Amino acid sequence: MTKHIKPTDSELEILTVLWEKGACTVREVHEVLEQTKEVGYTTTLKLMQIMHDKGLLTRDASSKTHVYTAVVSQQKTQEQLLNKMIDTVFGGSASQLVMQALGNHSSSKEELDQIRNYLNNIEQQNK
Amino acid sequence: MTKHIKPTDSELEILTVLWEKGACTVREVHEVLEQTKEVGYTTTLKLMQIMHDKGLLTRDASSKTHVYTAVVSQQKTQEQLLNKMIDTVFGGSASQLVMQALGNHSSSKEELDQIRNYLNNIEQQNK
DNA sequence: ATTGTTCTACGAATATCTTCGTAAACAAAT
DNA sequence: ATTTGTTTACGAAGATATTCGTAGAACAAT
Repeated sequence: MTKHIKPTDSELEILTVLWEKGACTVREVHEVLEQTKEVGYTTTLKLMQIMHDKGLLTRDASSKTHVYTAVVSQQKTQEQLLNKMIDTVFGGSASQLVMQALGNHSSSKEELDQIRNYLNNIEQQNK
Repeated sequence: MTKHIKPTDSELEILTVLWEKGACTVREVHEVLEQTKEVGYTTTLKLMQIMHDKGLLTRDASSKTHVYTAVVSQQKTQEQLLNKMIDTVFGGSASQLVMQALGNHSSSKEELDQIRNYLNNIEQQNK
């Protein structure tokens, strides 16, 4: 049984900041969020406290101003959410999702080459 | 401004049935859902009524037993949800998502070939 | 010491999602 | 006509998510 990560949209925004910047105070996270949307400081605080209760974040409370860190890695979270989307939205077909992603998001030649290399590697390993 | 589709998990289950089977009664949808999870009939009914209110479904109410149809296409919904995930979870990088998807979901050789062809097509067009 | 600032904790209001019980409408069977 | 079964409509309860006000603790500056 794999651990079941299911951050909400708001939680994901906070996690993204923490993945990007590493350990942060509520204030630091809040200032990043403020750039995107209008939100009160205590709202951010409350969310991060809840995420701490849920086990999504740890915190260092040794000083008055607590410092929060993401428990779940970006990698792991991407994996979870992606697999879930493949199952629920793309009927279990990863390639369907891949082609949809490539089709919409007109990627650069570099990106396409990168993916091709990746494909080759996978097929090498499968032999 | 693009239309903002955001079905919940339960709604997505229902949409999936309707995409698969086409127009359905509540009973028909419910019987499919029952195979997967335990849920009361009126729950499915209520959900589909709400989806109708939201504009996710249309219904033919000419006979007593209403017949529901998905308004949003599977294609469009996949596109929306995927783009959102690319933005929020993968920092806007589609190729990042693609490689993650290929890495986890160990795909068959056929799938990989299919993707490679798709890559080639895209690059042809870009020339 | 007093004042002002920053932080946490707490609680509560609001919104949304999910679930289902109950009642009424309708139809089919007896 | 009465019963039985299916369907819709309505409402309400419970769960979760989101928002923020207020109070008190901690700290810094005066």
